[in-house]
Amino acid sequence: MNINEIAKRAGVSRATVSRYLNDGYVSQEKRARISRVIEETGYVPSSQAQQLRNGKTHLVGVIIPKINSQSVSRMVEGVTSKLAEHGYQVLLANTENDANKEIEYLRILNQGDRVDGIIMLGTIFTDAHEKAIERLRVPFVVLDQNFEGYSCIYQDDYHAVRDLTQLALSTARQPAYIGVLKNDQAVGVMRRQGFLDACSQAGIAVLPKAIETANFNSDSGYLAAERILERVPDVDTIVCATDEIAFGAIMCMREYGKRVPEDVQITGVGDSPMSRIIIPTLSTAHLPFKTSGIKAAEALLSLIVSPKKAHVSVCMPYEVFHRNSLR
Amino acid sequence: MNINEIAKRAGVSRATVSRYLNDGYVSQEKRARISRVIEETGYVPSSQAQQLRNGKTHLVGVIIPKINSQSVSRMVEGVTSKLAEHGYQVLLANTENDANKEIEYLRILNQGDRVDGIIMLGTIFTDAHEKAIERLRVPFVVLDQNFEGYSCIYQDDYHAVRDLTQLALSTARQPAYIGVLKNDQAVGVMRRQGFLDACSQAGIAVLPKAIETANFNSDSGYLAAERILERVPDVDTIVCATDEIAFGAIMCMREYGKRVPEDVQITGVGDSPMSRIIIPTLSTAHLPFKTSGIKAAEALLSLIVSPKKAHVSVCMPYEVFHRNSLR
DNA sequence: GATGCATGTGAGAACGATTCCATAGCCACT
DNA sequence: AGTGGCTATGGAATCGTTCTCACATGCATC
Repeated sequence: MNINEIAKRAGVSRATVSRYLNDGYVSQEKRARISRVIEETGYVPSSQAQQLRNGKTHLVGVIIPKINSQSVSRMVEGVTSKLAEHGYQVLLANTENDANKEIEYLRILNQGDRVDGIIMLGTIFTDAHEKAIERLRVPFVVLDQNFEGYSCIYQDDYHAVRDLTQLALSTARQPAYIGVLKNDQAVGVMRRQGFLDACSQAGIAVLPKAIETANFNSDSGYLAAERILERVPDVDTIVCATDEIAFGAIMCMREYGKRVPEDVQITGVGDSPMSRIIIPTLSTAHLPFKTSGIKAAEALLSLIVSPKKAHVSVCMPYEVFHRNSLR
Repeated sequence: MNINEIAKRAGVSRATVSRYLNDGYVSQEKRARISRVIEETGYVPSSQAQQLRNGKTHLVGVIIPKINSQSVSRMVEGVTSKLAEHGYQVLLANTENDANKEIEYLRILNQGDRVDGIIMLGTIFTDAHEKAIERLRVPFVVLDQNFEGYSCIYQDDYHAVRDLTQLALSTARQPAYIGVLKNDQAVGVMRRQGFLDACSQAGIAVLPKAIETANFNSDSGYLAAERILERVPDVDTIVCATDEIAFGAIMCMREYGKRVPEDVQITGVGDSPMSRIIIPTLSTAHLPFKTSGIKAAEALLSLIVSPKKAHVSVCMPYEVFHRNSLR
């Protein structure tokens, strides 16, 4: 069932049917005839043909490192909700934490105008990334990272961790930090810097052995905390780059008979649902993931409408929650 | 840059370029010429034109109730990974727990051959759903629910909860249950039935007031547990339909000075990461969400290849974990 | 030397829409 | 009467592919 068949059955030309479907002039009489035929046949225009003709897919590619994560899924949620409002849908590209796949997907999505725009929940940013991004023929927005020269919506990782650290240092003198790899600019570099600056402002020299690195899960956080206990036995505060890592650290303290927060204070980042449930409840920073997804979608939509527009760069607000894991 | 331009520059016909790109006969000489021109121009075929011509989008629509959930995101993860292996991508449709949007998206995805197939992570199944599904012109697989008459990959909700309940009842006599609404066949009906059957097998008559209903979150689980404590003060076991609900129940017991598991045993379902971290660690059933996503993708792919194929119906295995919330 | 087969090529017709253009009736001005 | 501006319509071009033909070569076969 195509537009020609509808036109034939309604006794009009294909152009008139198209005008009926879109905007143009169609007399009341033919309007009624066409409407009836479409009703009867259940005809729906082929979006493939429309895409070819109009050069628009109403699809947005979203590249994510992994989907099974509180922060990522909330951001995707925000993106889809805002895009849906404007009749756009999301083409999901899960890289499974593989930076090469990130570049691969940038290429695939760019190929043959599959999508009208791309949102990347980036992690690492290499030269290869830069090249792939430069080649893009569609608007592009980075979410959750601040990459100079591109439209970015990102969290205030630096200040969130700095505030948490300051809070902790008001009652402590021997802080340690569990972060993630530095190739992740937002989580790896900015959060760590927030910790370091808060320490130096408080006149505390941080021992290199008090800085540990973990992956994005609690098991890894547990092991990192264990290493810290070993090397810095009198540690009284462990600032963690994520809630998950902090959960692992709390478990470790429990295991080693350290009371939280009396002996060791612990903080996370992310305000995940579990942070209010675990004992002790976790002091952490709320980052507006869903809202930033919405903002990213808005930024992209505005670029799709007017591609010449200047880049935007938005640092989202945050909120620190002082809960029971801090004295 | 299109195939005509490439053909002109390489001094061959458009058909030859197309053959070069796909399979057919092309002489070594022209092959080299075309290859060089494509290299120079960075030409990539328009997937829109290809889609129109071939009637294939290599896209699969995935309808989900919400993305920000352990189980859903793991299933989506499985789906995307398997589909990616076969060169397919996922078009995400988030219904935000709105059954009308579910039907809406079934229609949208069905319109104009936007996708080659649909996977639905369903919840409710109404007549309107049935009608919308019957109208589908593409292969269709239901994930995480067992809907008679369609290809389904689902969890063994019934036996998982029955086993957990049996385990609990070996040391208890006053069980209660916190479930979810019955319009959700898998989580609402099957899990509840598993609980009830285990009780009746153990010769225990379950009080109606010992059955509560909650939403899919811990706050709601807390409130439901509170209501149970009020109405059944001597309750010694609370079986919960999900881990999240169980977390709320544990918090509630803590608040009311009931020891878990000494005074009240608690079980969940899902084996979420937090179930191993919370105190006490939660007895729960592991359901293979990611694997079932993979299976659903496989089933759909096989239907896409041969649509005449008979429906499949797969009940996934499960594993019960006896942890500290059970005596 | 006619026939068959494998290789190689290009013209042109789809696929199913949108849109430019030409045409034409009708009405209202000057 | 001539001009211009609306409404209304259909023909034909266009988007960028793929694929069916028709046709041409070279070589082996009967």
